[in-house]
Amino acid sequence: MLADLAAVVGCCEPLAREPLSAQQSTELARVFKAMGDPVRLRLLSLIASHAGGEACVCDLTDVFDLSGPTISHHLKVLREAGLITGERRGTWVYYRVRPELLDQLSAVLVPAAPDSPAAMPADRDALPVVDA
Amino acid sequence: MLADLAAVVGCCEPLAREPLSAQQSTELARVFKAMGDPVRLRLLSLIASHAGGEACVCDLTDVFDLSGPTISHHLKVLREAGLITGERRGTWVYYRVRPELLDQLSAVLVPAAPDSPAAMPADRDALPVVDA
DNA sequence: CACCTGTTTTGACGTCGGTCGAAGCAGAGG
DNA sequence: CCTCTGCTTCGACCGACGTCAAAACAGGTG
Repeated sequence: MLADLAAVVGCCEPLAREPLSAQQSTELARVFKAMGDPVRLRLLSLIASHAGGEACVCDLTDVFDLSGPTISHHLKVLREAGLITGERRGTWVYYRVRPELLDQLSAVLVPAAPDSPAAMPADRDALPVVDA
Repeated sequence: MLADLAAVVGCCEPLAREPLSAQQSTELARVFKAMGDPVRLRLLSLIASHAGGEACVCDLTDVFDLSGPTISHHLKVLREAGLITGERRGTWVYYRVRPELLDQLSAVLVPAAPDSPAAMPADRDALPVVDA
């Protein structure tokens, strides 16, 4: 699931460029929620920064004071969010990040482009704009 | 709280560059968790992309089929995560994003730098590296 | 096959979090 | 001062989530 974030989010339209649709925000929030846990975020960075671009579960478990099943659970959440992929080779399972997804997320978060509405000077003297 | 993410995270060290410390991941996860909800993510983009760079709560409430208190709650979460700031002017409260924070988050997510450990070619023939 | 290690799944438990209605607070305007 | 509107806080409800122990599964090795 969430194999291609770009297909849903429309690839790389910055948050500050135009409002996200309900569906876009739902898909994006799923990914951010996966990163919204200290353990998972650290797992992600451990995997991403590990030599060779991949890390064995056995390497990851020792870093935390958590049970094996708990680590496995967090890895599953990251996997289902599309942030990492796991591959079994013999006895061990190796995880690696999906750089495209990180790249897309990074692009979405980039602040207002020069010609975005938010970059226009606010008309402080005018009454607040209300659509109704 | 979380007035300056850079002070805690060390500013802009990409996730894939080196592993996050427990404290860094805790602080970062707090921000990502705030973005890990569809409503909040949409609120954030509504505010960020709104003309003048700010939006009144009254503008935001109408977009969702949610009660006022619920919207207010989500805005509070975003505010306490340091993602937005609120200012009362007369009857209305205006929110605007903190672009620095978005910028820092975007920088943290940028994938592996060319000379990061993860970018080194994996030695597929070698036995898995285990610290112990 | 039996057994051992590494990893995932299952089931349960306690806490956290999104939601609402009701009540409270802040300004504007009679 | 009273009241009306915009927004926030409070209290409660219920589903979602992080955690663990136990059990199941996968591969290697005798």
